[in-house]
Amino acid sequence: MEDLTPSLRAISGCAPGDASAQPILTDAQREQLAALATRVDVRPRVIVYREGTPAEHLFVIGAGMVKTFRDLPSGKRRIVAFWYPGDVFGLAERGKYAYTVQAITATTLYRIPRAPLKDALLRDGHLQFKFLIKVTHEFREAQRQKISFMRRDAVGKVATFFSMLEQQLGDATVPDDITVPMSRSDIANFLGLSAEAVSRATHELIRRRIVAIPDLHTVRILDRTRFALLVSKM
Amino acid sequence: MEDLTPSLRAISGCAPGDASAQPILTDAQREQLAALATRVDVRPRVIVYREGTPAEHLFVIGAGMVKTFRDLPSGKRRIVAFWYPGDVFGLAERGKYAYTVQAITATTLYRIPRAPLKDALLRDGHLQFKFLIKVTHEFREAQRQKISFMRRDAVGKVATFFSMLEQQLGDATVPDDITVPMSRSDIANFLGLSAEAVSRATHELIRRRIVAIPDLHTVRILDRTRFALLVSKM
DNA sequence: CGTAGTATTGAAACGGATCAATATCTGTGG
DNA sequence: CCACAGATATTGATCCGTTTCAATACTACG
Repeated sequence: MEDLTPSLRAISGCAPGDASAQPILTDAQREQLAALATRVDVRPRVIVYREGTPAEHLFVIGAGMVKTFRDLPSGKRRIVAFWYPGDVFGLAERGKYAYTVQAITATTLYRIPRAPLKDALLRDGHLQFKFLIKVTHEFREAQRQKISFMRRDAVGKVATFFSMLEQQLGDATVPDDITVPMSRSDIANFLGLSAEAVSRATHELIRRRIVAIPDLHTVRILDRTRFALLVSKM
Repeated sequence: MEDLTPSLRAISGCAPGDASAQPILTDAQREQLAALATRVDVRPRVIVYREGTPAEHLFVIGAGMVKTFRDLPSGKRRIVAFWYPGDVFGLAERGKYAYTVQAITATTLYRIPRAPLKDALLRDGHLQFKFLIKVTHEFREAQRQKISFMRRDAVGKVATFFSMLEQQLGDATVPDDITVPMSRSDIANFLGLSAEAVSRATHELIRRRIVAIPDLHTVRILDRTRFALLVSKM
């Protein structure tokens, strides 16, 4: 079993300064999880699992990015979340996966079978507490997104989306350059806008000289003041 | 310390049939929590805590209903969630409460200080697991609402809202009668609509003979088939 | 029973959805 | 490395539904 250190490091996912949490796993905890986990590498666009399949595993992202979505009867697709390195996904609803998960980029996953994980969590209260903190964190993030993206204006939504990406992919190589791995239609399906509206909103940000788009998957922030203003003004 | 049985019974909050969870607390666990909790009764419109206040307690709802919200710089109010009997709220962000919580009806709360609770959870892995399940459940519900209310049509949103209320307040005295404790503007702030749009959408449901509104706080479903169709069609 | 807050109703305007056409990208094979 | 084809993204024009503003009706609480 390879070393899970880099991928499981962030499992508790707490913001710095959160007094109630120890940010990283102890060596012993990491070993415990490593003994249960299987590393899986997937290429872009590979389906990790489908909605309705028996939920046998929990997944931790080591590297890359996946999207969680559901296709509606109307044919529309709703993207519920994008998951980044350190995130945990695979939560079940009545024993089945609630959404379909698909890789966006090349992704490394650590797959942990649920039953042995549950035993380990019951055995080690401190390890379980890390998971409790992590799920709490993801819950808060879901609520935060719910209110952030309740705003109606497309330009504000798209700006907020870019801002969110910048925060979550904190490891920016170039400051002010945000990597946008997902497609425009993914963004649209996540924000509840049409693809055309995302395109026009992006164009509007460029027209106002707030951002530049060197290529489709990079957003460069030109005017951070007005960018932040746009994100907060709602 | 009074008996917390009725209020803590539902703490794991799992849907029936969820194989991964025991739905209720054991007697011993209930006693453990009861020893930590203080019962608090609040009248309608009382603020339980304000956003930004040090988060010292976790709350379990015994009876009644509260709302969780944040007021935006623009003066608009975003309601993030309504909480029902058995729900747990009071999650912290960097040691502070993330939202303001206010009672809608007369409400009974069980207030549990965080530090002793954490000790109890670390001591009893099974008790902690109940909380892990509960937070997981609330996380899933937040995600589900995110996609449910991403739809644009006001009529569908309002119908879905009523449907959600019916499910959560399952203890209907009269079948097909849904109690709607919150105000119309609360509904608007929750759904991301204007109060006028909620009013018009409700009127449209009445006009189509799908529901009747005997009084402002009661919705009677007249045509369950078309009601369900409206909720699912998105 | 009165009054302040809440809810409804009407008219106008804005903004995003939709449909249709064009442009651009991506990844595959030569 | 380049060319090609299918998918993805952009752009334009029109339509529809929600927002907004303003006025009126209703509730609920003291």
